[in-house]
Amino acid sequence: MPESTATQPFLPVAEQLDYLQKGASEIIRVSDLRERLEESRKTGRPLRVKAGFDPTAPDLHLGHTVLMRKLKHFQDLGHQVIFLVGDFTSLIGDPTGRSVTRKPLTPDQIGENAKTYTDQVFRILDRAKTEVRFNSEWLGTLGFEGIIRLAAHFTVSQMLEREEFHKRFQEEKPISLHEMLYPLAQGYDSVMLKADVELGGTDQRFNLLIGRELQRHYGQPSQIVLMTPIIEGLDGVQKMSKSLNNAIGIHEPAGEMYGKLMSISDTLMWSYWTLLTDLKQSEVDALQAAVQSGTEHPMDVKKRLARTIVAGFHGEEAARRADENWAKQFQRDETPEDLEEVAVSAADAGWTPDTGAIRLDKLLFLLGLAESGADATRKVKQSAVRLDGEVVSGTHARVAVPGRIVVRAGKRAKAALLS
RNA sequence: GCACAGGUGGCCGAGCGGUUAAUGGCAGCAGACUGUAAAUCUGCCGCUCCUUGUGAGCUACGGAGGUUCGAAUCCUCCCCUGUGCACCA
Repeated sequence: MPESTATQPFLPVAEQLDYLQKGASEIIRVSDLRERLEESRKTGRPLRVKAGFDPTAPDLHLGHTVLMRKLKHFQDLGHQVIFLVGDFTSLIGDPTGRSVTRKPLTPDQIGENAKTYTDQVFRILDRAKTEVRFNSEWLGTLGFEGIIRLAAHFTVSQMLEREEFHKRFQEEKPISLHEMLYPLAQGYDSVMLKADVELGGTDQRFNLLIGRELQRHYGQPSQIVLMTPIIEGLDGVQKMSKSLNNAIGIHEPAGEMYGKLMSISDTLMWSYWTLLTDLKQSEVDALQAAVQSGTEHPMDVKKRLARTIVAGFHGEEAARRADENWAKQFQRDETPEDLEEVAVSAADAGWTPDTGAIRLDKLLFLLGLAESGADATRKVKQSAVRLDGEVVSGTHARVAVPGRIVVRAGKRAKAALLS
């Protein structure tokens, strides 16, 4: 990985470009980026590289890290990275990927989310070298007049070019006026930050391009747009998103993260290798070739992937243990060591001294292994529940209280500390 | 404002007075098969209770009332969405 510090000159442009293009799905335009890099190298001025994040959900997942990793690459090369928290724009709600209008968050929720965002993002970026900004800084004081001036730069048909709007318009679904303001706000961010480069997912194309146009209107050179691919979630079909319940959160425990990564399809694993690890593309290609020729087993390669990613967030030791536990639990059907232990009051699970029995539906629910009592009963009936490794058939079970019992429902297991 | 078409479970979408907790599909969960994969097949898929059953109760078809023995289904008012009209009307 190229290293550069403020005191060292920038790397040759060709090298920088090579590094930056890795894993980027599209750059508008590469020639502009080259020029800008050359200029930067000549004058010693680092490029201002911006990426915005909407604090709409409190937790970041691996999908977000694709973009952050690219941001980090710029940082590695000595450029100025700006982590922009879209606290103001969250009030609007980005219509990207939405067929329906997003409901706006309350300022409190946004503040809360923004805080956890900045905490999490520095697992990847270097805190000391990152400029963190909030767009309420300038959008909050823009005023109605400012908004009108901004909006005057664009026409309705330009806005309707955007696929989401176009589609909804065709389908006679509602498009709120304020949603059209979102791209303008994002573009204005670029103006205010004097961004040289803006990063975003490919789904951000429209918004990113609006920034280019707006900067031109304000007499600035248009920013270069670098788009990263959208990573698919665990289902391998839809984009990774918490609301689609197919995401891997970067705060998740090592074991959980490892297990989720192992559950992806073999096909999906290759894009994860490319987008979520620092392996060179050529190395990924070599791995893929090895699997195809039968030299490597896909499961082993996937294990390595899971271990690599988990190590990045939890360290080598945790990754090694996750690997072992996973093999125990799923390959050898044994009880893993690092079970999450949950203290449960036996009385809450219907335990009485005279029966000495607990109610499994209650227990499963209390442990979070079932969504509801009814769901728990279903799982028991389907013989999906085991206590200390023994499949149970009835909804009541005799247990020792106080005591520790390993409860497993389907793939998931937890240890209950009964008292 | 007026007219027309709509608002059904996480999503899409049937039903249009009773046997409807509500057909289908997607998503989800569990089992089989596997490499905990994927694909495929099978079952489940509102909540609570217990005597775990072709069991009981509760909640649900935008909201509030009403008609009826009985309403997602009929009536009234309200809210929301889309379309049309604002020269010809």
